[in-house]
Formats: sequence, C-alpha cells, structure tokens
Amino acid sequence: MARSAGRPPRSATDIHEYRSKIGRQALKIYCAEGFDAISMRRLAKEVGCAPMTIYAHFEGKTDVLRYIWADILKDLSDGIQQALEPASTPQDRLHVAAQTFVSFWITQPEHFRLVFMSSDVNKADVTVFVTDSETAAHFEVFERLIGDAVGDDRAIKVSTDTLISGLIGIALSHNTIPGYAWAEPALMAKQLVTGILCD
Amino acid sequence: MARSAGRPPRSATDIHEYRSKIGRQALKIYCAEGFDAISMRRLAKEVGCAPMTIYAHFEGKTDVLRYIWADILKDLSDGIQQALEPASTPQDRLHVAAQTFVSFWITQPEHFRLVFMSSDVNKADVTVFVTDSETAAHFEVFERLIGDAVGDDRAIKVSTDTLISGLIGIALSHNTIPGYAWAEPALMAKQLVTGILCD
DNA sequence: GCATTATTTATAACGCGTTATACTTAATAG
DNA sequence: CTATTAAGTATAACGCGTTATAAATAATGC
Repeated sequence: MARSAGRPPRSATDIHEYRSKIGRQALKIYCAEGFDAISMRRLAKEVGCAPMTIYAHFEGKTDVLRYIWADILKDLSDGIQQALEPASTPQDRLHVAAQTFVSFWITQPEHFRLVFMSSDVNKADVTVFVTDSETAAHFEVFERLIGDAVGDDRAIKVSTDTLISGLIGIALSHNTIPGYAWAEPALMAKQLVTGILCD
Repeated sequence: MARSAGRPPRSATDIHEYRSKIGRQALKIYCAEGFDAISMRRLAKEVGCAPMTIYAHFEGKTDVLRYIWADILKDLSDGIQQALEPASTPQDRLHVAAQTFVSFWITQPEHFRLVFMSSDVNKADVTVFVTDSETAAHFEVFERLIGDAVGDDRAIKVSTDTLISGLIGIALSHNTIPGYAWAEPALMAKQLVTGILCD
C-alpha cells in the first residue's frame, strides 16, 4: 500500500498539539468566566481558527469539555491528598477523604456541572472519562484508602464504587435539588463511610 | 385600595388551568418523542398560543419540565409499591425498594436526565421539587421503610437522605460515566442499604 | 361610551450547538 | 510542474432558549 500521492494525514503529535491548544483555551475561558462563557464560536475565535475546525478535532462541545475534566479532577485529587493526615488511622483517612470529596463538589457547583451534568446522555458513544490512565489514577485513591481501612477479604471494588457514586449522589442532590431540606452533607458522607466500613 | 378600574388579574384557577394545559402538552410530547422533542416553540404551537405566552406562565423551560417530574415520580412510587412484598421483613422491603429505585433510573435514562440533569444549577431560584406535598409523599416512602427497618433511636433523617442520594448517585454514575467499569448497580445498592442498616 | 389595567400576540433579535457544502490552501508522490 | 489527497476556511442554514418592544385584545369601573 506504499503511500500514494497527496498530503499525508496529520501526525499524531500534530493532532495532539492542536487538540490541547483548543482544550487549554477552553480551560482558560472556564477559569476566567465560568461554564456559560464557553461557546464553540468564541473558542474558535480565541484559538484563531474557524469554528468548523474545532469539529475536525473534537466530536462536539462535550468532547471539548472533557479536556477540562482532567484539570478539575487533579485539583480534587490534590485537595484530598493535602487533607489526609498520614499519621491517622486508615478509617479516619477515609472519612477525611470522603468529606473533602463532597465538600469539593458542593462548594464548587460549576465544577460539578461541568463534569457530571454536561455529558450527552443520549449519545451513547462516551467511552472516555476514566479510560485514560492519568484520570483513572485520581479514582484509585479511594480504592487504596478503602483497601487500607478494610480487610482485603471483602469486595473492595463494590465498596469503592458504592462509596464514590454515593458521594457523588450527595453532591448531586445538594446541587440540583436545593429546594429539599437535605441533611447536612457532612453527616451524610460520614454515614456513608461508616456504612461502607462496618461490613 | 378598592379595586381600581381595569382588567382584573387572572383568577387562581385560570392560572392553574393554563399552566396545567401547557404542562400536560409537554408531558404528551415527552412520552411520544422523548426529551429532545420538547421545545418551547413547538410546545406553544401545539398548545395554540404564542411562544411568549408560555413565559408569562412559566419562568422558563426548566419550570415547564418540572411539570413532568410529578408524573415520573408517580411512576417510580407506584413501581416501588408494587415491588414491595408486604409480608417480608422490613430489611428485605428496604432492599427491594432500593433495587427498584436504582433500576428505574438506569433502565430509563431519559427520565433521569429530565429530573436530575435539566435544572438550572446557576439560577439558584429553585425552591420547588419536593416542596409541593404530592411530590414529597413519594420521598416519604423511604423514610417509612427505614423507620420500620431500623430502631427509631437513630437519626432516621440522615439515614434516609444518605440512602436516597446514594441511590441517585449510583444511577448518575451509570448514566453519565458509562465509560468506567462500575460495579453492578444491584450490588452497589445492596451494599448501600446494608451499610445504612448496620449502624 | 371611556379610561384603565392585564393579558396575549406579533415580530425581531441575540448567541447558541450543529450540520452541510463548496472552496482554498498545504503537503506529498511522481 | 502536475495530480492527488488532507486540512482548514468561508458561508449559510436550522432550530433552539431567551429577551425586548410595541401593538392588539380583553375585562373591568365609571
């Protein structure tokens, strides 16, 4: 199939460069002016390309937004690491991590909206998120914490996922159903962790 | 302040009638063609009024959608009631309710999207949802179930809210982050309930 | 009838995400 | 240089949620 004539496809690095250029600009807009300020037309203008070009590099807006997820999740991960007292018991460490996690999403609802409420639920082609290893690492924190705090003879995978989605649920409830008099997030997170720990 | 001249404001029943007329049409569209089919312009056309008129009766699209929530929550509530075996133990009943709850939102992601992912997070004027008594009743099911399954000497409010938002979180995770290999929803729901029950 | 007030309409506009089409530029092989 | 292939641009269009404004209509007290 010896390379026939014509311009060759972009190199992998070129593709990555262009993508990250667009992604970084999107992040800049988001940090400066928030979620609603991100629009494809404006993004294209600031990047210096035609609006159409973005669609050549991303599937759509949601795909662009995923570029910002990594940054937010890094912040979250760092915050948790910083809150952890290495000296304390594994149980306490798990409690602290859970509290930090919930507090992160509740005090920064824009972050929550961006990560959890802007995926195209109808378009079922979302195979990403924690797929790339870097992002996955942020999730493994809880897996390790639970592994430490609990006997490894139990289903850590189920416990971890239950805890994570439970914590996300607490944040979601507070962020999208504020009209209901929910119990204190801190209390709910504590109850959740306690439940996970006590078999 | 003896009613000065001019056309009197709409009566309370008139307001309610018009609102429910619009709301019912929105529900009809949703049931027939799904979430994306609901648009303000189309809704107005089918109701037989100008698009602007809707904005005189609702704050915006989200406000209209809330009219559909009641119907969905009723379905959910009915489904749970039907799944409950009155004869079984309170613990089993709670497990069944939780499983039904999670399964409801996962098998019908459009419902989930409509209820939990279409609120205006930025506009913080959402004081509704469970405010009206009818909708609130659907939530009290879990409170009773937990009350039955657990000694009343504990903080039932916290347990209830933790369970509900935890279950919602399980559904959210599966619906919006399908790329991650979550544990089985049924297992996670079971773990969650077990944790709530075991102190 | 008239003046007054409330409600609804008509119309236009803004920026949005997205799609489609035709065109231009860039980079290669021969 | 020419043919070929890819990448990027230009431009228009669709329907969307929402806002604004002026005109029309309906219902009241007098």
